[in-house]
Amino acid sequence: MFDIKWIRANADAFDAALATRGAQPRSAELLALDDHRRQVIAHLNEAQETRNAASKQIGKAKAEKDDQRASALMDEVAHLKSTIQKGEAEERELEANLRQKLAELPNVPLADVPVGEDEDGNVEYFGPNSSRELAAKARPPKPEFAFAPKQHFELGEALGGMDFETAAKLSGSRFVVLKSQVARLERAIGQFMLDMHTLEHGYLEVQPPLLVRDEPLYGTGQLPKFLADQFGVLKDVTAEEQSERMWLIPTAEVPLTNLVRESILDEAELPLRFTALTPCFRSEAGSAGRDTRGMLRQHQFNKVEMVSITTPEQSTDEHERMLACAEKVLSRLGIHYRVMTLCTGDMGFGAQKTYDIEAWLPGQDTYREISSVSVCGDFQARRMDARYRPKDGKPRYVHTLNGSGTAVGRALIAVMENYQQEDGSIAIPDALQPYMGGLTAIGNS
RNA sequence: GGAGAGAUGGCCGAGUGGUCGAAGGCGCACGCCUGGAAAGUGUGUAGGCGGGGAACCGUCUCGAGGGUUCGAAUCCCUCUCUCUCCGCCA
Repeated sequence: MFDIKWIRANADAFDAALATRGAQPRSAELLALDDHRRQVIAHLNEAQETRNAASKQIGKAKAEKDDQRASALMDEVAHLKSTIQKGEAEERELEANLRQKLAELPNVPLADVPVGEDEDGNVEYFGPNSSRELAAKARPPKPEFAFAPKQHFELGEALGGMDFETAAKLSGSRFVVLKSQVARLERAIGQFMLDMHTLEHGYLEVQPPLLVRDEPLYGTGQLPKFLADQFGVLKDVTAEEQSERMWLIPTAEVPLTNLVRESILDEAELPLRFTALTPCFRSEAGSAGRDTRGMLRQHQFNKVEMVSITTPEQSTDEHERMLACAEKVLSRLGIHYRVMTLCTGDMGFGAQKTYDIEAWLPGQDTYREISSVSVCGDFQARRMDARYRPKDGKPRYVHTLNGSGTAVGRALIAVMENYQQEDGSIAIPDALQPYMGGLTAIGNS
């Protein structure tokens, strides 16, 4: 969400930023609306001032038992009542109108974000040193196979650990039933990641609600624009019409970021770092037909999420730090990956800048997104009214960041495809063995 | 699910129509006092919006949103949340 004052002062930059996201210029329209709003406020304040002064006099007169003077004063300001009421109503309406328009505008990309229309405009990122060699050295190499590697669902079904048919009977397409050692492996991956972020990276473990009201979704930017991507539930299905609606979280970013909503934090407590392992629910309404096979794109999946709340000065460094935390997961698992800086046209609604981590999937012979790490500036903070108090001075909006660390379902896919053996069994990466009771492989016993 | 009680500033807590953004206390900040500290003492201590270069001025906010009134923390309506008792329950 934008500060209308910022738009007033930076109208051209604002319109230019919208253009990089493929949107039309809006500053003229918004500023005209704001001018009108301010005019109304000025008139309203004037009328209120007159009324307040008179009311004080009336109070005084009544205290002095001077009823004549009191009623004379009352007559004098009686007509202001309707003026004020009209002004208040008009201000409310203009305010809501402006807020609604601002709420549907995407965030402005940072200056170093590549400009592009879609994912073809994304640029590979080799770390703060921009060194392809250093990055290649630090990351696990691409595995080589003496046989044709299979896709995860072929492996999973053969192991008796992935059942899409039964899931479809229960819930329709884009669900899966995991069983036996595959289910255990999925659980192990989640625990491994969560332990890493809490024990090594300084994140606070949180178990948030999975069901939230409208406001948190509005705060992080899923509402009002992306209503169709959400799963909603009714609190009382027997009273469908009057029933309160709640939302299944599409990501733990929603409850974790909103932990600080409507608060003023102390500067000394920043940055705050939260992590959670939660199921995520997405209706993905627009993407029917993409990745229909396997568990790459599901209505429900587990994900370890990281969220940081920082000062404006800290946020870009925190972004690099968070990316490093997510990369560490893949390094430790020994999975080859690359990092992409998303271009302006491919970034999410609330992001100023986003890195995607794409894991190598040998079965698909391609890289697939497994983590997305974004810095949002004060965009979400404004929507949530989340601020901090600098050592000396007025409250300022915090900056927020979020990143997957990482998607558990997709990590399962990556582990299975990268660690598959010719006989269809899956070797267990060293890092996961403690979480698998010491097993070194599944499926060959 | 049934019955009842509440929500006031960073915290506690007074205030049931009139100079109340709000007594008092605690906390915090700065000063005085002191060799230093404690104690004591003085002053200050919310946020949003509009106007102004600024000092500052105006306005709104006592859980949230509406309403009544010349005037609302105080009266009315709706909502949210908290607490107590009963029932149910992993």
